[in-house]
Amino acid sequence: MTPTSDGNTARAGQTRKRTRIQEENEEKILDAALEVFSTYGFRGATVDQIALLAGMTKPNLLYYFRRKDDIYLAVLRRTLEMWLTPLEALNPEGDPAAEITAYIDRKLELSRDDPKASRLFAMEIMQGAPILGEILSGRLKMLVDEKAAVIRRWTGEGRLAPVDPYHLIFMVWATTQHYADFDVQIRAILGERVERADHFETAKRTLERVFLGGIATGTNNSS
Amino acid sequence: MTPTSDGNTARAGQTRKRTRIQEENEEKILDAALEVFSTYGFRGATVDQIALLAGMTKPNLLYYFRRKDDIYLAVLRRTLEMWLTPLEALNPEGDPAAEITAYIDRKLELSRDDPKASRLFAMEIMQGAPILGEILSGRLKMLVDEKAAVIRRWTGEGRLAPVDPYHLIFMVWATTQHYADFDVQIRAILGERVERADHFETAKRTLERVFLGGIATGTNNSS
DNA sequence: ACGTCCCTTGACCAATTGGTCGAATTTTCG
DNA sequence: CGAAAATTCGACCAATTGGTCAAGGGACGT
Repeated sequence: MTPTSDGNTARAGQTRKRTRIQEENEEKILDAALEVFSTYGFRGATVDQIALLAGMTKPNLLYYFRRKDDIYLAVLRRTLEMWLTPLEALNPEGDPAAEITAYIDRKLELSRDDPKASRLFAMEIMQGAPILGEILSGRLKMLVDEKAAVIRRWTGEGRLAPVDPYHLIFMVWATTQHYADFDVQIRAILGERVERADHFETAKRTLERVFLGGIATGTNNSS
Repeated sequence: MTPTSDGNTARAGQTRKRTRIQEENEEKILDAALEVFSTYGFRGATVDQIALLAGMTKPNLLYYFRRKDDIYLAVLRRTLEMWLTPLEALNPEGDPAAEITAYIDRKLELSRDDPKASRLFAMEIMQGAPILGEILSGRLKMLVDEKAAVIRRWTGEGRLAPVDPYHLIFMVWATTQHYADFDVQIRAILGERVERADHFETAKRTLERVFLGGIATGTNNSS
């Protein structure tokens, strides 16, 4: 994993104009790469497999991304912003319970709508985060510190039950991403129920209820 | 991934006596294999790497496990029972809140004491559970169905807030296993705090509080 | 229609992979 | 001890891997 971080896609004739074909093919490649990397991780994925799924030959793929590392990096980059957004959107001025509910909802929707992104990060982190490591202890840590401070203020003001803000955030990550990362297991256990329209709603309602019951102060949400 | 499921370890002279050396080496191999498979998954792991970590040559390793599949299978098998135990131990006759608390504690301790096992299953499931698939929809599903019925009874009797039992179990899995699977991320964010003695206690307390607050009926656990 | 750049690919390469084999070494046990 | 069995490992193999290269085919503005 060499730090081949040149500007964009490491194609041959460096900063040309971006052709139509280039645009199309890079997208096809990144889609295929997301699929493969999110299933097998960096080491388990093969360039041939990605090329096949992208509908092109391996040398052709390597014309757009010269090394396996470059593809991986590009996919991670493309997915990163989307992944950080939900927590960034947590509003310090809002109502605690409503903000946390909204955060759970956003994360859960992301797990439903883009499970591959979730799995991609999961694989990267489980393999020791060789690429994302710096971002985790840099940008992500700063973001979490900031939002944890907000939550701590809320609990300090008595607007939230006294829970450790970091572990609360971890719990939200864990529970929401679980639906993407362990989809296969959930399907095995719930069977065809997963296909039913209310499956997602049930998951959401359960998460909201447990979290809100666990952190709300004063009134006890029953019913 | 051929179904080479012969009795035990697929060694050459089939059902001999199990030598001392055999016992020792198989253990060394399985330990090394757990380390490697749990980090890179089946496809990302290499036999050479496992052999190196086990302190022997590749042909020597392959004398004990003839194929990569056999090693993988043996590791999964060795880890499976331990992994199912906590849920099996959930006592239908016990006090709902106490039983669920105890379940959370057991799972969390397992994540702390054997994070590699957690990661091994996570990798297997994320790669589509090619091996464990049948167990997930067979034995695991039966176990979960059974315990979900217990929880449903509890909520029906008003001894637990009305939450979907399956998703409640998923939440416990997600939150507890998160500490093993995403250890690297947690370390990046919490920094040296992870090393402090009270880290585990804080995690446990937070989980218990949120879950119990979320599912307890009647009294509202604060402080 | 033409020249220029872009795109595509078959053939190829060195390294790595999972796995075999036979010869040598060590362990076991009567 | 001594022989049979168990273990170890260097050498080897075919397949797969990430990656290169040169030559041909296509797109596009003029």
